Amino acid sequence: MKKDKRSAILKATLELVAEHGFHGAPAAMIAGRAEVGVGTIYRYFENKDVLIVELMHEIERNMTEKLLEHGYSREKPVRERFRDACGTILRHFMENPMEVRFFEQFNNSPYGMSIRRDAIFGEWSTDGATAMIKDLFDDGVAEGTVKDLPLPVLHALAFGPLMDVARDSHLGLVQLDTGLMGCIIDACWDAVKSGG
Amino acid sequence: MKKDKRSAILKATLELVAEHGFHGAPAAMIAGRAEVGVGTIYRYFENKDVLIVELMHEIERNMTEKLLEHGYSREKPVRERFRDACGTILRHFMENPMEVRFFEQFNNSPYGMSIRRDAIFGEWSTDGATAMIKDLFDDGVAEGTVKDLPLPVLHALAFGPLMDVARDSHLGLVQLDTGLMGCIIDACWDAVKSGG
Amino acid sequence: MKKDKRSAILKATLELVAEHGFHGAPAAMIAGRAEVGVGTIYRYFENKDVLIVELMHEIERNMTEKLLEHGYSREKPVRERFRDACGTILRHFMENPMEVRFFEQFNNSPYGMSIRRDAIFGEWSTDGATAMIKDLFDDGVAEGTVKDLPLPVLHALAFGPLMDVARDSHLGLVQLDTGLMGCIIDACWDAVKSGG
Amino acid sequence: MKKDKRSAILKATLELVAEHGFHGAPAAMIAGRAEVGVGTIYRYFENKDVLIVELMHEIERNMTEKLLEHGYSREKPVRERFRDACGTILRHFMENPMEVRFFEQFNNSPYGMSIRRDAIFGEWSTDGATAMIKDLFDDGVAEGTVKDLPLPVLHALAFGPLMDVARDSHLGLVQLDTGLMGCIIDACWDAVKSGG
DNA sequence: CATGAATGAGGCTTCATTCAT
DNA sequence: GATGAATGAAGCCTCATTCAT
Repeated sequence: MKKDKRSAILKATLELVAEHGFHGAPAAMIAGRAEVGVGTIYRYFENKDVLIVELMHEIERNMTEKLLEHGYSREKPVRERFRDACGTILRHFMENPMEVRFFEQFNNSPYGMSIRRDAIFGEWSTDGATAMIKDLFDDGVAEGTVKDLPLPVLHALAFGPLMDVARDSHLGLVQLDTGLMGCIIDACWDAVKSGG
Repeated sequence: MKKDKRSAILKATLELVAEHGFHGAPAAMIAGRAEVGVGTIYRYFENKDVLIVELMHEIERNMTEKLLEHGYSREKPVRERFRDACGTILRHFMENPMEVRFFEQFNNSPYGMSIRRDAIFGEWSTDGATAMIKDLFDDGVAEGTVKDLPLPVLHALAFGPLMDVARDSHLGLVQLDTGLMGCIIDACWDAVKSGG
Repeated sequence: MKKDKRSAILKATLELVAEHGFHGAPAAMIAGRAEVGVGTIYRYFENKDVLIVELMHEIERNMTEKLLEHGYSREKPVRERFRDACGTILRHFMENPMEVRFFEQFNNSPYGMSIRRDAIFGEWSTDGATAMIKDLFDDGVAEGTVKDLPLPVLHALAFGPLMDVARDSHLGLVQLDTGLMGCIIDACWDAVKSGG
Repeated sequence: MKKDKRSAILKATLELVAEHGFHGAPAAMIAGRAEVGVGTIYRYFENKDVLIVELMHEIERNMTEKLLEHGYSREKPVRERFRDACGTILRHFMENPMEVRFFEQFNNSPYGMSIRRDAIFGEWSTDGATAMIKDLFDDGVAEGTVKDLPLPVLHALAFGPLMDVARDSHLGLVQLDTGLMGCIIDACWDAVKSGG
């Protein structure tokens, strides 16, 4: 009961921001779509900024869970772990168009900039998924299968294209089937894998 | 004189949007920074949306010019053309932090979405740089050196990481020197190059 | 038990209004400080206006009681009665800073204005203290010791300064000791006393 | 032309606050009565609080001017200076009912409290009228004609009743003619004058 | 041409009050 | 009785845009 309205608000916000951008998601409209009084928003979120940031965290939590629930053990070979992770991420993006839209809008707004900046100081490293990714690349670099590049660079090479591709897919610019998804993931691996 | 104010306005807009996001760039502030009357903005641009879109075009034109001024002939080998193009793009992004910021904000806003959607119908293909890129990949695929993937996918694999990396660099997350930039471009080539 | 919550609410309201003004005393905050549910306020008071007015009456009742409990008989000389009354009033204001604050805020708000207007029609004359004061001045005028001025004027001359002085004292503008308080009361008597 | 709207806004604010209290003067209503757009208010005043405080200053300036324009020289006897000052003040209050209403509301609100507190540190003493009053009492105390009491106390005794009486007059509780006004001023003098 | 004062629609937020538990 | 989650009217303020100078 209690969680009900809160998540209705989050859902409405996700939808509206995804569809119309931050400009197109005024509090009144969010309330309307969530079938909730305007004031109710402010019972659950201190203000609109907090609502947006919370939503972002929620989305990240979803992804993190998915990434972790497969129980990637550090025993498995790096390449397999990489493929699994990419697959999970790409599939998640494909299944959740609105999260992609929101994610990108958020990351490239003043909201996201400051959060990304925090990452420098490692404040996010407690996040299980981040740690997992870091381990993955560390192991790969250690065993010589992954290029010895800074983590943010590896990150950009491996995961940046996944999001772009998912976005293009949602816009109808490409049709992604399982085969193509596999090829893309292989290409990402090619980008980070060591040797030639 | 005439061009003067127009570009002062564009410059002010770029700076403000880059620094504070779309929310942080009201017309009055743009006018203030451009040292121009508020009304003047509306002599040069029909409305604020038009101003934003024009600015985007300006930025793209800059990049396009840089890409083309090297006179990439279709005679040169694909790999070299790729490397040159990536180098130009990455260097441009490194030298113009504000354009990166603006670019990303724009792309992930309702403005950008519709424009990207237009690309489906090929309305942008008149743009020289786009054509050049297309040719590059077409030639690569034809000669078997580039993976046979849809153009948007190749685009994402090749250029997506460049922008991410430039952004991270501006945020101080990585230090990019010439060597590292070379490695990154090589990695992007690995992603799109055929074989393995 | 029943009276308990009611007076907790009144006390909380007094404190908050005294400290932060009417603006700074929303129902939720009153409930919070009174350690009571918000809804509970509406069990004891029809609405917030009623709460405020009731509080005012409560405060007046306190003062009235203090004024009357000394049992000023009409036999005592006017001057003595005046001094006793002023002393009681001034001491009460000194001991109850918050009541002073509330009193003044109330008197100079639409709440207070209408009530003050009602006084014209004598609706307050049933109030023992008002009657006592009226008697005091009537007797003084009759015996020629008090200036023959309209009651509201005598009231303003005699009691107005007391409140002002108490307020200034609470603000730290003056230090009031027993001696100074005596002087002030004497000065008030000088203002209303006849001859001179 | 420029001053026009600004003073229309101030006038409207004065009227509405005087008539309905601070609660009864929302920005939209002020704009309406001033025959001005809502946004215009914010061209002239940073926010509503600033508007209120500016209005207070304006009112004080008016009074100060009136007090000073009679050119009270320190040569004249203290009693005459006192009577002139009180006369000016009382007449001003009688002629400007709304200013009285506003004045009192302001003084007993969080706005006024902080300003009054500032007075401790003498920040207002540059104000000509305040200085004049201070001189008046200082001279009176020095020559022994005025009671040796702290300035705020003398202030309360002398001027407090004037305002109360003016307010009661506007409420219809007393009819003040020239004769009665003279008596009141005499009574105020009796309150502060030494000996007796 | 250039200007910037004026405007008001629309956004965010607060808070008195209700009502189901 | 007591509670506090829910509500939406209403307040403050911003800002894109216009228009008289």
